[in-house]
Amino acid sequence: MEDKEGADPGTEFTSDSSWILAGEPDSVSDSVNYFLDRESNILSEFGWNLQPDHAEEIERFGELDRTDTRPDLAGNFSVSQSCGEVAGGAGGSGSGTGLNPGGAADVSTSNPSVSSSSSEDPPEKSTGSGGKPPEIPSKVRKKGQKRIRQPRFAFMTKSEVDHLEDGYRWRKYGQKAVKNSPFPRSYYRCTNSKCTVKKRVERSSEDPSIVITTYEGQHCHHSVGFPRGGLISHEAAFAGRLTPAVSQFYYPGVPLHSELAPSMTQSHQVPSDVRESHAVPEPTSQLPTDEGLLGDIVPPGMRNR
DNA sequence: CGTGTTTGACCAGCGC
DNA sequence: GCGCTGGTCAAACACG
Repeated sequence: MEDKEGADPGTEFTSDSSWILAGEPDSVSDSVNYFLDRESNILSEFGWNLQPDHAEEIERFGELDRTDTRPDLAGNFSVSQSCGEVAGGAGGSGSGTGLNPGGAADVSTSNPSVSSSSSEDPPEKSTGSGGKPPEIPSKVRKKGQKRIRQPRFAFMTKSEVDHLEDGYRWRKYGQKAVKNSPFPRSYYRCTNSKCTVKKRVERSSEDPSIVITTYEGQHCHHSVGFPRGGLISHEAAFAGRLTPAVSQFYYPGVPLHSELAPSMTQSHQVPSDVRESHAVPEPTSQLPTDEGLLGDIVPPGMRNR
């Protein structure tokens, strides 16, 4: 990992990843268009039904990856599985209403074999932590089986708030210190028992005001609204909050302004083994200053405690 | 009491 | 093979 310095080791995308950038490195605008275009597809794939407008508003999301080492998944990380048919159906068509937007949250899919880390596979782990005799150590992945990555994407948000509300309820299940970063990374999981969507939240070490949120998996249910707030329309939630907040595509694991940026402008290919595509127009330089936006947007009651 | 957070430990993957 | 790091679990705890 040493070699991955600038990049966050944790995020696997880093090291060798290359970003699929839209057009030329120089022409950001092209890239943007490309993204918008591509985004729709991407988002669609993730089950998001973004309206064009929204798509534009949202400056960009990066499709992180579709990694998975499993052949079956590889070609199609379709949406689905985790929540079963639900997602599947939804995925394609968008879940009907609009589940998608709901959140930015929803993203992707879950892996067929995984229904949350827990159901991923039967366990074999001797015992999870601590030696408890778990009957089903969910954390265990079959040996020999690589960790399956679900499609995911991340976006950067300039905000004081780490955990952005997106219409879904999340439960934090872990936090880890990030190498080369003074800020810890938090791991969240959708509270819906059938939903395997996870999300990672961390702050850019270079610019603390920027929050990097990575979604993994796809919701198979509608947004539930906020914990103590009422329901929020998906669009509202999405457009209202995320829009302003979301500013850039981001390459997971890569410090926003890091040295990697340049490279991304150069490589637009994705190594065959790297199934992640990161769209990144440019690092944070153009982030709208929406600091405080979230604060205004997110009603107190809706925030995480 | 239910729900969510904190935190230490464990495991897998990956690079050297 | 070893060591490092990310990712996850789950008990304990906190809060409404």
